[in-house]
Amino acid sequence: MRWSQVFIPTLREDPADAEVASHKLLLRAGYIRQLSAGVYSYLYLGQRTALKIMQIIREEMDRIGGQEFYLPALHPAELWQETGRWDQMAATMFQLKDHSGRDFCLGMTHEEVMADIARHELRSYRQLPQIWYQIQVKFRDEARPKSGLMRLRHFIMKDSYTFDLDDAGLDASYKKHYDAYCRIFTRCGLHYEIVEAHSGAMGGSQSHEFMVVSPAGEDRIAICVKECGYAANLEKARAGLKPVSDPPGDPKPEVFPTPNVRTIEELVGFAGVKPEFLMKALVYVIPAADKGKQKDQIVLALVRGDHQLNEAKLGDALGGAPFRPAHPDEIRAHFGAAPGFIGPLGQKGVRILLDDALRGRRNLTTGANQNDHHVRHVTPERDFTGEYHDLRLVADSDPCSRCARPLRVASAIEVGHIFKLGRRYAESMGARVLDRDGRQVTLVMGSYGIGVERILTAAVEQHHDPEGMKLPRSIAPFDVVLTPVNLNEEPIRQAAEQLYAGLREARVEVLYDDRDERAGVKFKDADLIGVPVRLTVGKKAAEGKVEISERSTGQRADARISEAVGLVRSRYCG
RNA sequence: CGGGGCGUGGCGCAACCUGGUAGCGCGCCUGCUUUGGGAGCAGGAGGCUGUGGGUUCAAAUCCCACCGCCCCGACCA
Repeated sequence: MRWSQVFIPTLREDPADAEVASHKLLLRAGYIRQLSAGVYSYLYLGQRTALKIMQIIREEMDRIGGQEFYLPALHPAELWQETGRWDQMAATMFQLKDHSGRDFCLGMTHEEVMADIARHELRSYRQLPQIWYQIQVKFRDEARPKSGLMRLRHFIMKDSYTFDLDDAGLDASYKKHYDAYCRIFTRCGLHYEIVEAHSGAMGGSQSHEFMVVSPAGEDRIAICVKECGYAANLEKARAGLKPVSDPPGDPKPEVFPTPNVRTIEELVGFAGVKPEFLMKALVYVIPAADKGKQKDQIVLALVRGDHQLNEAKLGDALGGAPFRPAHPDEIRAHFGAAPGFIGPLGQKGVRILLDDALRGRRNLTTGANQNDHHVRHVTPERDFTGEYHDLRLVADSDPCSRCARPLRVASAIEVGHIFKLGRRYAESMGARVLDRDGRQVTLVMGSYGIGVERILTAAVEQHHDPEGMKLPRSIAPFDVVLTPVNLNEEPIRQAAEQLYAGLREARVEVLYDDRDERAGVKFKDADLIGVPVRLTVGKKAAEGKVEISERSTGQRADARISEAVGLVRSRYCG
């Protein structure tokens, strides 16, 4: 393409609304423009890279036997009501009515639609397994869209769904996706981590996320520095413990005054006790399902003073029941003391959960359920009882639960997520086939997502410098930018035109900067949009030479014009 | 949804506190010069100051309401 004829609206300055590097650069380089919060238009360059990313995904999905569908984005409410997600997802779903008042929504994902096709069409185990996928727009009414293409309300997702006869079949389908995802992200030039993921409200037995470590990411993961292989989403991550030796003896619990000492830090300063000898008490409420008949359930979660509670784990421990932090007045009503002075002693009708790190501990200090007082010499089991669960949020440099080396906690961008769904959707929607013995068997499903914009965002975050993007060739909008330094000089113009024709002939995707601009402007723009290779045609054109430079490394070398096309092809477009 | 910030030519900003009818840089258009890292000179186009209401002789500026965007938090298969 000739630059003078395509629309690449580059910006000299950072847009005021952009904070993270990828957002600034994608705007400045003319890839995208914002239409509304979390809604972006993809201009020429943005669409070119999006198409390349989608093509890589498509090739790898096809390679594992995936079949591409195109499904509606507009769904009738009944479909989502069948699985209960119409109400469950209402907060983040775009719901609307048609002219006659019938309810519809814009699809956030396509389990229901795919399962609907499956239940109508799949009859026999002989038709299994199936891998169906689509690459399509999804809608989520995110409470807070952010960071450019990081969290969108309107985004492109590759989502695939597998249908198998049994768990072994699901395992195989899952493995295929796992491997395909590795190939996809590698081909997109990403350095990524695969982490164990929390299944969350979706249920399901196993789940992995593909994460690109970046300070701009909004997820947090724990990775073992020793590469013993352990890596997990922080919601799910477990860690070992460094041993703590408690004071010996069996003194009785003793209440002592702690005026205005509410936080762990204050208590450490006031009582001179290290935080690992403290027990932090957090109060949660499980609201009663039937307000008239039942009372809200009060839950007391106890963790070590220097630990933090992981609410995802708490949710698991509570069996998936909805819960929320208690309000201060609820705490006062149930415990007779203000937040900051709460503890487990003498509580009735309160469900007590202890973090595993408190197992076998003794002589701990905690709240006395009396304002301005704490109590010391508290020993679990002897003084109170509760259920033990893993409730702790892993912190940076905690020992790896597998190899005891330190764990690193890092921010990351979730680019892919694979999920063993099991039978939930198939069951609620009645998707069954006949097995070998002629019996009705519920299908076993998996679901697997990739965020197309997230790949682009992550790639820019991972590959950029102050001058602009440095996209890997596989997803860059062009292979080569051809930059004549001054088109008014006839040898330069001739050489450039000759090279442009030669590159096109050789099927190299070339952007020919034929604009009537000064060299500096062209260089700046080329660096900004991140084309991996630049062919600069300057004064040496008269001697039959051009310069080849690499955006990612900055390396430059001269080449003979006659050989330049072949060189570029063999070295960069293989 | 809670907290904070911001809405002024295409972009980045100033003028607002202390009301008097809008300015700077970049970009854009024309011409001349220049030509390997965002050129110089000259001339020019472009803004009912987010919307609605109020106060005032007079509102970008003060007051009220609304809308939008960004950031932090909550939320997030």
